Amino acid sequence: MVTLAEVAQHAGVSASTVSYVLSGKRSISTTTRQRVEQSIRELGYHPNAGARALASSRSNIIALMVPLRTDMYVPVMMEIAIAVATTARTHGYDVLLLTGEEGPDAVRRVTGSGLADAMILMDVELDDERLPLLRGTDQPSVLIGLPADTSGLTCVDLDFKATGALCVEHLAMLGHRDIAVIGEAPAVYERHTGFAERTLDGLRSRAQELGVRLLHRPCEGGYDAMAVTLARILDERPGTTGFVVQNESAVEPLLALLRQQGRAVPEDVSVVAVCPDQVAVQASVRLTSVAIPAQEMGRHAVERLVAKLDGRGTDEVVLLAPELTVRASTGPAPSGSS
Amino acid sequence: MVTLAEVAQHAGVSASTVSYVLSGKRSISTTTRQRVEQSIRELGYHPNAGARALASSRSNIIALMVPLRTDMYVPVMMEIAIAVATTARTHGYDVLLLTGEEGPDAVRRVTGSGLADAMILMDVELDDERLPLLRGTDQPSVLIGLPADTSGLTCVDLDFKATGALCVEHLAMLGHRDIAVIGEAPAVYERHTGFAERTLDGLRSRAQELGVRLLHRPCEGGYDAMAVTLARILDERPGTTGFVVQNESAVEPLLALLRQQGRAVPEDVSVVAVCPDQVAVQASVRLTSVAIPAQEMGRHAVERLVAKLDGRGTDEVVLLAPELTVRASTGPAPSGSS
DNA sequence: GAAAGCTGTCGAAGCGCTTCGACTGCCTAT
DNA sequence: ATAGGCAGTCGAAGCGCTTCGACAGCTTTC
Repeated sequence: MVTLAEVAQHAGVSASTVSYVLSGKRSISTTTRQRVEQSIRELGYHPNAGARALASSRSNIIALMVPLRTDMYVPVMMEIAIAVATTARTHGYDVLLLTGEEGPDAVRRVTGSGLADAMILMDVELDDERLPLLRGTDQPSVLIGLPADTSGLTCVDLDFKATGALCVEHLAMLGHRDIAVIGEAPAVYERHTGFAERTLDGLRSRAQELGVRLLHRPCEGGYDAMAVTLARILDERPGTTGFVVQNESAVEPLLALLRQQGRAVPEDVSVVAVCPDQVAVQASVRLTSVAIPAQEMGRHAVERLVAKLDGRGTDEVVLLAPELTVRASTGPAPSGSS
Repeated sequence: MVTLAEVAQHAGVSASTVSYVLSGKRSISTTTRQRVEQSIRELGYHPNAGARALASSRSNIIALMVPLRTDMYVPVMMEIAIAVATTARTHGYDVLLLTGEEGPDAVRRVTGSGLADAMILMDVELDDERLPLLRGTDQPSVLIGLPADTSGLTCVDLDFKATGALCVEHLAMLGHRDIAVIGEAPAVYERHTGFAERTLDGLRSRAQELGVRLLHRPCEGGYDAMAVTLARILDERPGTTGFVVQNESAVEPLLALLRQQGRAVPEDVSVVAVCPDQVAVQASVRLTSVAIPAQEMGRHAVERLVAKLDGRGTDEVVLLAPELTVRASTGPAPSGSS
């Protein structure tokens, strides 16, 4: 393994000079720089990460804590993770992948050992037990998600409340007066991850403002659960003509069931989904949807984090504005309904 | 930040003693050990990762290279990644997440800098450009996937050839004589990732042995592509009663289309899928399937890697035996067919 | 023409840990 | 009784890098 000292010797300069060439923290004459760079290339030198971390107390690593559960919104997670890794690289950072399994201990371990310079936490619960630790350390962090108390924290998330409002607005504008919301699985609400509640909040308050009736039903994914839920909804509110679906794995079942019952989309019934664009496009009916901007969230999180690491940047909450894309699953409410 | 020296002082022993308590590489009296452990706890000591890496030339980090593309078999990737991270932790390793973006350079960077002790590569192509680098270094690595030349490499993968054979066997046993294979998107075959070809190989040779007719058509995911592909298949082979689907995102469209055409599953047509169990269970018809054992692959890869790092373990190819689970999508071929 | 300020380079002191050799007692074998 | 062995501990030498202060040789300034 080639060391700094070897490069220095090869280039006929001192070790510190090579170091300064690498870091650019002091000015180096062009000729010296070129000679050093030449030697680095010839010898195939790569600075030793451990030594660097020890000497500079910077590991150039960002820790990313992803939820352990692989049962939900997996593509979103994956996309965020990839976006984080890619963006981090452009800023000279690598990404350490942590699972939620260790819980708060992972935070302690990583901050304590200097393994990473900063952390990104996904799947943050409203009252997450990792938050006190984050507040108690000077290590920068960014949350993807929104806890109940955001003081002293930096958060990036989709504005789910606005998302809910947007869905209702769209349907209301088309004349729908009875809207059903297919929510996430009950477990999601119980975990208090927040985003589901916030969506609901947005849906409800906008519905009230617009004088639209709203029925909310949580729903596990899959056909059987969706069949039960749909039956219940249509039983309680036979005049329902608009659906908002938050649970990705309920989208396709819903469409299939509506088809089976002879309800045409969008002629008889309109469906708005909250899901990644890819899902919306690949569905059996191209779905009008509010996209979950996974990539953007990942990118944003890293950029905020890097800003903090560079001493710029402050604590703040960034809520990305939702965008609704009209596709083929929504249309005017059938006349005579409601 | 608490250091080893501070712990040593607090416990009234030398730094090396604390180190030996931590590593267990020399015997320590019970009383001393307990005193040291007590101090560690009281001070909340965490060994500095950089210093450790520098002194021991071991980072206790495993690099995981995942494909950049987020368009395909994402849940499988994610599950593997999580399994890798979880298993690695049980062996005292952390996981560094690399995207394929940097390509071979990432391998150079990581091995050169001592950032990681070992690597796991996913999405390996038949003639992957990273392979020469891996062969040329003494850093252990494991591939998830199977390149053309496996000499000097350790690989873990599902036995896709046997998977193909298994699918055909199952359908043939039920009396199906005309089988169509819905393959992966053409791009997958062009990238030569191997698994698609191997499946096809298994399908074809077993079909020939069993005297079954096979029609293979690649297919992009989604409804439109699937509709075109299905129409073509039924045009060319109207007597087709068995389907093998390799492309996850074609599964649901296929089922929907069959339903639309009044072909009942499994009475008129049988469908076998190659996909994670979760997908098979959540589909509109519970699918007979060969599972892609993502977790097991991730776990296996880490365990092989750790064995290598410990000096045990050798290069070898581990092909996991496929398992077919019969669910509700396959049944006897309709009499009078073919 | 001396003081002051640059620019470019070097030497040396760590960063916090692991690990090797050495040492001290104490136990066992002869 | 004495040599040898072993368990338990310590001191010191690095691991490869960053960074601080120093300094030599310039140029600029009044």
